[in-house]
Order: sequence, then structure tokens, then C-alpha cells
Amino acid sequence: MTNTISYDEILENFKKLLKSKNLKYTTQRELILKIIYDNNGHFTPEEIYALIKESYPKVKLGIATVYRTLTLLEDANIVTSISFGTQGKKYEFGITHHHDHLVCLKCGKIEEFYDDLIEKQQEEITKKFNFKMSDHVMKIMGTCSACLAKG
Amino acid sequence: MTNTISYDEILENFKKLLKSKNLKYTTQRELILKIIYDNNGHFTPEEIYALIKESYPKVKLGIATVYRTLTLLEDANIVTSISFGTQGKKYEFGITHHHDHLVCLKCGKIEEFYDDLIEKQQEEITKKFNFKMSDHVMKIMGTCSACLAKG
DNA sequence: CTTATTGCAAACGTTTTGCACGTTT
DNA sequence: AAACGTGCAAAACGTTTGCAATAAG
Repeated sequence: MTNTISYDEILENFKKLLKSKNLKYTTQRELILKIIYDNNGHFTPEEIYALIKESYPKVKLGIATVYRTLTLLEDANIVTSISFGTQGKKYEFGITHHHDHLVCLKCGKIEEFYDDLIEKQQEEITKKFNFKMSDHVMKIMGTCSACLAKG
Repeated sequence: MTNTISYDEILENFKKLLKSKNLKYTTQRELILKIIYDNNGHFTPEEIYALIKESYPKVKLGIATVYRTLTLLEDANIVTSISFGTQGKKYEFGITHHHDHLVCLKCGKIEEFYDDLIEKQQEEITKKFNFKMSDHVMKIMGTCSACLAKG
């Protein structure tokens, strides 16, 4: 999904958020946010950690900080995650509109889609069950067009 | 979801499956299948292990066998699983028609639903993306009616 | 100078694996 | 007898935590 908000805007909002929670603005937190913003896609905490190590070798960073920051960013709705069972989670930049995922089991690629009808129907279901929805996920697993083409 | 196939039928199919794969019919494998069939609901491997230990104290059983058998049963589409991120998976008897889940984050209860419109729409999406669907999951998370009532 | 944050390593919970022993065929 | 399955304990995996050292406000 393409980002429509500029990074400067994001960063300003992030700084404000930190201030409002009496949290501190650190190099590590900024870089984690920046890496996710810059590299559009879905990444595991390990991948984000590796990307930063590679792009900013001088910065000291531990994997624990990546996890802690991702939790922080997800709570603030700045990133969102998609779960892969035992194999962990992938995070993506999340100040875009809601969408669901097509996950290719061959190459691991994740495509995104949004379907209004499905969203509406989910609302209907929660009404029927008198259920208060806080979140929902939908994943379609299979083989992507590229992998199908490859045979 | 209520089972419409008798246990005897299931068991016969399971035995055939094992034979066809040159696998052996063991007490452990039978009990794991039986426990999931008997106790309608969604269980973690640990819960299944505990249930068997409780119901059949004389049978020797290790947790590894539970995991191994659940994988086997899931590959054979006899059970299905629903993932809870780091907190593991829950398994349910799966020779019923497909359904999705409403997961209560307060009490952990899982309700099931089936919606034809959503299913159809998913097909449409895969067509649009030229994607070959092998499986799909949809989970709606939130608070169930019982927990809402409790305040 | 106070408070939050960090990296590190150890701990965690779930799942998988290697292996010698048992069971099924 | 051959082949597969088992329990056990150890390892693996992603993630979280305690803590002393460090950086931000």
C-alpha cells in the first residue's frame, strides 16, 4: 500500500505521541519507524533489525528494542501486524486504510486488497452475534500469479 | 459446530488414510482423534494432551506425539487449526463445513459463523488477483455478548 | 539530576528434533 | 524381521524480561 502521508508529518506525530506519554525520542525509535516507512512491505522484527544494522551500521541496536518499539508503534496505530502462527508476525506501515491480505505460500509475497462488501458483511455478522468487534483479520493463502506463471 | 459424521465412519477413514500412507494405526493416534471428536470445541495441543491424560490415565503419551498427530490430522483435513500468534494454536474437529471465527478477547470463547456472501466475495478477489486460493482464514476479534452483559 | 531507554543475556512458552526403545504390520 | 511410532530430553524458535549502564529531558 502506498504511503500518502509524508515522513516528516509522521515523525512530527510520533514525537508528539512520545511527548504526550512522557516517553523519550531516541535514535533507535526513529530509525525503526523510518525503516518501516521507507521499505514498503511486510517485515518480521528480525528483518527490521537486520535492515537497520545494514543501513545504519554505526547505530547500537538490540533486537529487544525492535520488539519493544514495534509494540509501541502498533499500540499507537502507526504500524500494523499480520500473524503467521508459530512463525511469528510481520509488520507494515499502517497509516493507510484498512486492508486484508493475500499470502503466497510459495514465495512468501503478501498482496493487499480491500473489499467493501466483505467489510460491510463483517459488521452484519457482529450485529447478529451481539459482538463488539475491536479488530479483524482476513488472510487468503495460496499461490500468487507470479508463482503460478513459473509453473 | 456439530458433527454430522459418526465416529465409526471417521475412524474407518482414518485407518484407510494411514494404510494408504504406510503409516501405523496406534492407540495414541486413535485417542487424539477421539478426544477431539468427543469434546466439541477448540483446544490447544496442551489441552488435548491433558484431556487424554485425564480420560485415559493408563495410556502412555508424550506431548510430542500430540503435536505430531495434530500435524498429521491437519494435513489430512480431519482437523483444522486457528492460530493465536505467540500463544499458539487451537485445533478443532474439521469434517464439518467451512466456517470462520469470532474470538472473544475477554474470555477466550470462540464462536463460529458462516457467511455465503463473504465466501463468494473471497472467490471474486482471488479471480481479480489471478491467485490460486488453497485456504483462507477470517477472525473477528472483540468482546462477546456474554462479556458485554457482565459489563 | 531525574526518568526513561537501551543492550545484553537469561528466561519464557510453544513447537520440533534426535535418538534409543517399543509397537504395528 | 522390517518399518514405523513412541516418549523423553534437549534444542529450536520467536518473543519477553531483569538489570546495570546509558541517554534524553
